[in-house]
Amino acid sequence: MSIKRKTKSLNAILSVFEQREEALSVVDLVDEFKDDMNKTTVYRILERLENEGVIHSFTGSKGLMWYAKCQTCTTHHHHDVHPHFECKDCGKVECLELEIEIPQINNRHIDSASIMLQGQCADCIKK
Amino acid sequence: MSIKRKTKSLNAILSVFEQREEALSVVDLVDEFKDDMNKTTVYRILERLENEGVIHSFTGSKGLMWYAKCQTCTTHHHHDVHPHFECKDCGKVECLELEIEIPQINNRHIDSASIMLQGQCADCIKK
DNA sequence: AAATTAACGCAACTTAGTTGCAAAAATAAT
DNA sequence: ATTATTTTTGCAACTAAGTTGCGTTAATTT
Repeated sequence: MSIKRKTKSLNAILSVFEQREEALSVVDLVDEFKDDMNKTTVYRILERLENEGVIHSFTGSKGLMWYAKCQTCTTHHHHDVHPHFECKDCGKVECLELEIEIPQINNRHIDSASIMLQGQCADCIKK
Repeated sequence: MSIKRKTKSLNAILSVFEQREEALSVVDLVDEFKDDMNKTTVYRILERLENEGVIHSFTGSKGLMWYAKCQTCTTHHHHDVHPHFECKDCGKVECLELEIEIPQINNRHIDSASIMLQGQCADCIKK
């Protein structure tokens, strides 16, 4: 399934991702647009945008769904497995443009990785 | 909260972890013991065992809770951030006794990491 | 054996995410 | 420009994971 029509709901969500660098949890997005659109719509628009390669999803530390704008993931496949960072203080989640070496181990065949780093962001260290 | 009494429910769950090396999702454990104990009991026993440093929890790729026996995590704090591995074919999840180098980046202060590797396990490669 | 305390069961609840279907809106066709 | 077609949306209902409160049971302690 791909994007056939650029509706105003889709553009509203899209502009949120364009305006900020951080990742967004679906829960926060549903809340942010609760007066403008149904939560089902939010879920479906995010799904479409991911299929188009505009954003990518990942699972946060508490098991919630998060989405972030794609920078390096140019194709529809998002096979760049970049790590994500979560600030323990302010809750902000960001993509890290960083290659983490994933060693091949034992007899296994590892083809992807979800890496979630936790700590303090630059802003919260100062405080 | 710690373990005050070693009841038969607790011993039943404990023996599952002792008998196998793989991690277990809470969902699977609740199902496995559905005739023997309430799901609330399963959740609470797992919580107690984690506080005692017997097992440790992590979030799986689909956002579910998983638990595994502690090998290297000797204290109550589990600060060894070893990666976990999930087989895409058979669904098995395992701890990897492997140190992954987490680089300090930018101005951030990274103190922990959740690393989930995906691929094929040794058994599933053979098939 | 009685009292204390920890563990358990149950039911009800919360929250995230999904599904089916009818209505609305956007695009295409006549 | 109306009509027909297709996509998108809203709504309500649902599933599934995990939590909470409270009364009861069971294990220790005295």
